[in-house]
Amino acid sequence: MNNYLITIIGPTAIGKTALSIKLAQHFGCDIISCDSRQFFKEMTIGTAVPHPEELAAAKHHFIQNKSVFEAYSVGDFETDAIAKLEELFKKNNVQIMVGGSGLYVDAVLKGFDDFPDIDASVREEINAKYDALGINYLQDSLKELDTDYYNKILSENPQTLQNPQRMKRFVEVCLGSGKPYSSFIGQKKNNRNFTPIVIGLEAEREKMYERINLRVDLMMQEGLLEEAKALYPNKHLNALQTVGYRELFDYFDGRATLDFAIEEIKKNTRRFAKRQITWFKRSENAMWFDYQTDVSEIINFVEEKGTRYKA
RNA sequence: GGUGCCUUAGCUCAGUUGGUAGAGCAAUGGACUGAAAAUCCAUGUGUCCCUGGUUCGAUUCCUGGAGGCACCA
Repeated sequence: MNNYLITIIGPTAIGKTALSIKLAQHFGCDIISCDSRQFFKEMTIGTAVPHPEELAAAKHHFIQNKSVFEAYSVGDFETDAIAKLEELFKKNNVQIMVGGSGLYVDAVLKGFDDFPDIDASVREEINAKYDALGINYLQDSLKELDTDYYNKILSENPQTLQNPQRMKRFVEVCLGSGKPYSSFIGQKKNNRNFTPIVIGLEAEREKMYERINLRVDLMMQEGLLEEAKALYPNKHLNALQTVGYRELFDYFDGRATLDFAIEEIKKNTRRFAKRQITWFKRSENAMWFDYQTDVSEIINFVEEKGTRYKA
């Protein structure tokens, strides 16, 4: 029996949650959340976690199951999500994954290579040197530790050489493992025991922005300010480098008025949505639907596609 | 009603001693295998308010008009 993972992708505030619940009810299955911020139990309003009624309407996984104080990476998520899917597919050969975090979607659908665990002290040292020496330190290090990969980046994606976050990761792996970063790439074979059926939701840009602006206003009404205030003492945490919180932290710091902060949240959410679209656009085999498409049409698509694979 | 100033990119404005123009922000496109709601890269043609005149040539100077702002009545 073939397993199918209905995967719903699309920019923020487009209606993925609502669609996933309708589909889960129709197929009688669970929902795997693939949202890098909805993992955290301390964040509710600003991450647009499904409401209690929505959570009651279908069994969700990976929603607010972690704390912002825990370290949780894409790699961890890949492992956890695959284990959970194994379990769920025993009950039903159709399951649903929904989320706006492209990297995390890819981790589940495509799988990442295995990297060794790197001691946190390695990253700390790299951070210190980067702060002192700048991007040149990272570029020089990579060039020395993994010349092949450095040259590959130089010819294919030179902009990455300017990206401290990515460069830190490359150097970290090299230093921490004693082997070039590129030696870990392309090692693993992706043998998933399910077939993805990828459904993208889209809307006209103007409509999308309208929905985003509305949602931000709604979040403020629901008490985002208070939620952010409670997290303010921990604003340095990785999980809190998040649209909707950072801008309010600036307000608490006295570096912005509240009105300005709210406008910034809207703007940064729009930019985030743009980045999501850029990422998802390249998804192979994704079927795109207008956000207002009737669920029955999407169900038909899924069932037709499932039958085809069975044959 | 009078006088003065203003009208240039979606917004705020700069500029062209007359040779059709450029900043910031916004916006747009892209990259991205363990920080990813993160991080990084790239992108500026617009009736220079309208009309007539001077000129080889006007967004720039001059005439008239429209709109805005300020002050005086």
